[in-house]
Amino acid sequence: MSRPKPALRRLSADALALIARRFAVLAEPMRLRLLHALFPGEKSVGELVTLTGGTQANVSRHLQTLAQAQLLARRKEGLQVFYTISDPSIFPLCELVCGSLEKSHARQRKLVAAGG
Amino acid sequence: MSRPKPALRRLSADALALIARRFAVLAEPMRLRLLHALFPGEKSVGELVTLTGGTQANVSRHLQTLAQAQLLARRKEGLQVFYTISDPSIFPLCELVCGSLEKSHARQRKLVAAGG
DNA sequence: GCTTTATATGCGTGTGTGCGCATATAAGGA
DNA sequence: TCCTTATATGCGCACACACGCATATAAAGC
Repeated sequence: MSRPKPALRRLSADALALIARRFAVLAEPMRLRLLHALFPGEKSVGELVTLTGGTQANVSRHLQTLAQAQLLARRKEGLQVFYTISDPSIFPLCELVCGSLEKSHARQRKLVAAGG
Repeated sequence: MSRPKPALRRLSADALALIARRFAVLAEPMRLRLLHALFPGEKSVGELVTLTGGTQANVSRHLQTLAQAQLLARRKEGLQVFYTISDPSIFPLCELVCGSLEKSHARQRKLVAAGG
């Protein structure tokens, strides 16, 4: 039996500001590309530079931002640093947003197809 | 190359940019306050101004941003405009982020308590 | 028509932040 | 020690955007 009311949290303005900051971390395309590249598993900075096509400096900075937000974990091994997704909530989060966007886009395509 | 985890989406850079934009919409404290105020149900702009304590102009602008992102629906009735959450994925999205943040903060509190 | 009420928008400013460039730090090899 | 490789960081610029203020639009009442 599913819940009749999905237990709405009461959130303070401060809590909402924290949530906003978390969303802001996810609001950059390059950071999402890095997270997406890390979906299959741990990668070094160099690998991520190759996979995303970004500059080394930029990739490094974004990785730091993601790690600071507790989304990534850092592991040093010799000359290389390996990053891995440390917050599994990223996966369902992406699923939710993707599903929602697919619906929105289906609506938009309908309007466009209708000549609106 | 077998894929043991077929649940992961393969996303283009364009798709990731769209997802980033969606997160950016959610990355503003005032917009989250508006969404939170709308959790119980439909409200007019004036009510939202009172509830959030923002200026009328600012609230109106943010509501427009949220509506443009397909997160809110608009209904006009006489002099008033009523907004309501039109994308139910907001609720589990908030749950995920809140849960994740609670874990992060528990970790941080631990470190602080340990004198780190 | 004019006035009042509810909502939306144009403009200017300040701030945050992403990016490129160059350079710094760290680790390993000769 | 010096050099190479892998990663991180300081600096400067440019762009996006949130906010406040004033004003514009829209609807209802007189």
